Amino acid sequence: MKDSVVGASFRVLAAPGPFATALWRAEFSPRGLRRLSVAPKSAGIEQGNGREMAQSDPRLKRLKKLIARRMAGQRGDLDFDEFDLTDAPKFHLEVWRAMHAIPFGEVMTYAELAGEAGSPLAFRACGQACRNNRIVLFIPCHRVVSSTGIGGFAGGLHWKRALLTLEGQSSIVNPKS
DNA sequence: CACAATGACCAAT
DNA sequence: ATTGGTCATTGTG
Repeated sequence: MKDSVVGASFRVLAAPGPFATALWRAEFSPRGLRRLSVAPKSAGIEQGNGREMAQSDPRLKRLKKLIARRMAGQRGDLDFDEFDLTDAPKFHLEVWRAMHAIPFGEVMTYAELAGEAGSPLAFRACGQACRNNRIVLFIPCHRVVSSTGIGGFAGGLHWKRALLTLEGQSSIVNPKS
């Protein structure tokens, strides 16, 4: 029952920049998207435990299409119930849900997000939950910034910068006056 | 179970 | 630049 999990690695056509050579990896269970990650071209992506899925799989094609839209600076979302987040700690789920609700092009601080998740004082634990995000891009952890600056990003800050730039938040990427 | 340790933090020195 | 505060999760005994 654990092994109707399938995954695939792929690229998406994008304008020159970090995403042009990025390698994506997605994993699906029958319940939905289990994981989505990006890595630079050269880096080996963790292979997951499931089998490889066909590149022609409808779920994958739809995902690629959405990603391509986002790489072009346009909107494109997945509903929260399209993710399979089972086996995640409860608090993480709360935070991820709140994070999912941050609109395209907007940002929120870790503290604010903690409040949205129902634990205003858990801003630090909130950072943990962000770090543990499994669905890059569609659970927009890049829209969560620190009160003093841009904050962090698991797997490389350059992704966060690039994503925020795509959404018109260059003022955060380049703190100017 | 009961701890101690660990953060993609924050606000006030 | 430093510090003390806060909190869920994870690791250790």
